[in-house]
Amino acid sequence: MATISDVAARAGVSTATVSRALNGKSTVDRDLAARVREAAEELGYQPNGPARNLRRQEAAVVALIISDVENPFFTAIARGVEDVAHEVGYSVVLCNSDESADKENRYIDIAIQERVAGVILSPSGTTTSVEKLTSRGTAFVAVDRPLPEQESDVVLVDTRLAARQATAHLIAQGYDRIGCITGPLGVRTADDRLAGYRDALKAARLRSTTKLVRRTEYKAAGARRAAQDLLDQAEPPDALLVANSAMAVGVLQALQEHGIRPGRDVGMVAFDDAPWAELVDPPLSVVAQPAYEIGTVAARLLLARIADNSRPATTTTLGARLIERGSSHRG
Amino acid sequence: MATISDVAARAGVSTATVSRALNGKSTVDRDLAARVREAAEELGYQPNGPARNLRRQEAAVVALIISDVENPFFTAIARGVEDVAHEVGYSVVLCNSDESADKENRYIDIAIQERVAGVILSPSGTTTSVEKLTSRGTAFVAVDRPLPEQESDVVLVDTRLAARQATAHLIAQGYDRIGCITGPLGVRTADDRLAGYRDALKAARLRSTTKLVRRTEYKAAGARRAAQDLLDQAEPPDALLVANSAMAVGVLQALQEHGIRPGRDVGMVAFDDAPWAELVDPPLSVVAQPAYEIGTVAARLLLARIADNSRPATTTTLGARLIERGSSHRG
DNA sequence: ATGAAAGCGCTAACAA
DNA sequence: TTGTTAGCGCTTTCAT
Repeated sequence: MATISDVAARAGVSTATVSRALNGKSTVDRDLAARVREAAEELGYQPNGPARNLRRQEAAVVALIISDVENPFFTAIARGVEDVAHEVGYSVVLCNSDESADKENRYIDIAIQERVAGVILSPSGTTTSVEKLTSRGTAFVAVDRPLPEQESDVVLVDTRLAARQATAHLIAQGYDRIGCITGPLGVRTADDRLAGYRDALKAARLRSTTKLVRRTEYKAAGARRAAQDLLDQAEPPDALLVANSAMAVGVLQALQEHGIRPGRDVGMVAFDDAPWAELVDPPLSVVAQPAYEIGTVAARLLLARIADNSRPATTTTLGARLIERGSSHRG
Repeated sequence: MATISDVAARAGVSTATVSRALNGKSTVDRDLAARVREAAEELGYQPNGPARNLRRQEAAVVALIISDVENPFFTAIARGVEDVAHEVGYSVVLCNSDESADKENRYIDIAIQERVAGVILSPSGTTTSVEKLTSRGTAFVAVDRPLPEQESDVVLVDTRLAARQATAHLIAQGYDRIGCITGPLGVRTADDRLAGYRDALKAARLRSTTKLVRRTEYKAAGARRAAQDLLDQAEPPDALLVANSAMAVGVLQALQEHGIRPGRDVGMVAFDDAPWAELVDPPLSVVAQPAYEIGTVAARLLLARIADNSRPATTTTLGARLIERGSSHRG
């Protein structure tokens, strides 16, 4: 494979000039630069990334470690990150931690080893492995969930408030035994959504009981079992707040099996506006999170931090939007 | 950041021994190896990837370039690839080409520059940039779509046959003005699904007319317009074959707007078994593709080719499964 | 079994 | 403006 020396030889210049020309340094003669580019073209020259990164001590790459590639919320974030990063010449590599602290840890190690310029991460719980990044001075931004005791830039959605509003909406529609199906204990979004749900019950002076709350993985299968479990109780809920769209699938399956019609029989609001939410019968009321924007904001913060890692940590909180559809109306 | 020399100094050995110990070479004394590992641990040593890759002339990374991160079909492939690659110590980086030949080309360049061990790609059309990979001897496997004139390993679904069977099923259910909404010209899966659709019409001696065929991006918005267009004709179709699940969303929206009920009014089968397919009313009949398996097979082929790039190119064709639900039955 | 030393390909001081 | 050269951190001969 052609190296910079081959290009230099062909263009009749030194390797330094080739490097300068190909990296667009202004200190190189126009004609010479053209000759270099031509030689590179002819040889099909592709710079050796590892050599460059070794020398530069950094790769123009940002790693985006998300907890579920199959969750549209996270892939939308990925698009936001990509769009911003590409604008300024950074590549994005996507890593799927699969809600596993192990895999997350592994990818963080890889990011460090490959000397990426920065990392954007949706932390899968109470992981401490992020310290490695900060202690090494790798630029880092958390999205969707804050880190327990870490001081870092973080981009969040005010998910507690959103959960409260969604629950209040259900109450306003006349439901009064509202249940909540949320994610695992310790996952901040799951805890916040539960807290917001309780805020709303309290504000409406409805009694909050653990009998109406279920926690499970952020997956369809777990949510389905949780919903079945709730519905099989002596006093089942008459409405449900569901913490993400994968779970919503499971809950809707359970309702179907029980012959229960959303809205009329059991009110329902779920987080995340999936493309299919309007297609089910009745259409699903949702809390739409600004996922793409989370990605763009996080990417911009990361770029700023790559430029200056001493800047103070910031927290950006974006709002969510309740979209009322049929599943939260009795009519 | 600690280097191999720091570890060597601390363990009181040479850098060569550290390298050997940390890479599990058997030629190193057990006690010494332990001492080295301890020293590395204490220093929080993380090997410098670029240096290693520069020296080795290859990174233990495979690049997976897919045409749409938001499409569950491709993310399922990604999981398959990951699971196999991780087993043997390779990392997977996911790149989103977004159905753009430009971005695809860019990611291929990056993969070459970073000297990844291999590339798995769902080619976005008639791109020639793949030649770069083969001419440089980078291991390469195509998934979902074959390359025009490239001889390479490829993992496909017999999508033409599947389209034919799906269409035949619609015919068997009594539909006789069947339309087809498929992807862009030149995208092989789009062409194949159209061809299979025509095969079935021909076999049933139904006349095939371009008035019932629409081509658009593999996205919801385009499919929605296409469906509206088809339905607004003087002689609208009484059934539709739809080429992927994103498109199915658009088509269902269009049907909703026209007040048309799937199944009873217009039969419908779509490719890809999305999680929500059973939740719409009536449930959506689909062609389920073995996406995860495509990923595992492709990864295994890639690993074999990394080990021996002179092996003959193979084509693996997997079958798809028609799942009949309410949307393709008049009842 | 271990160490010394070369060199992977590039960029950036420094010199000219 | 251009060239010379050192050196990034690692692996791997080659010697011992």
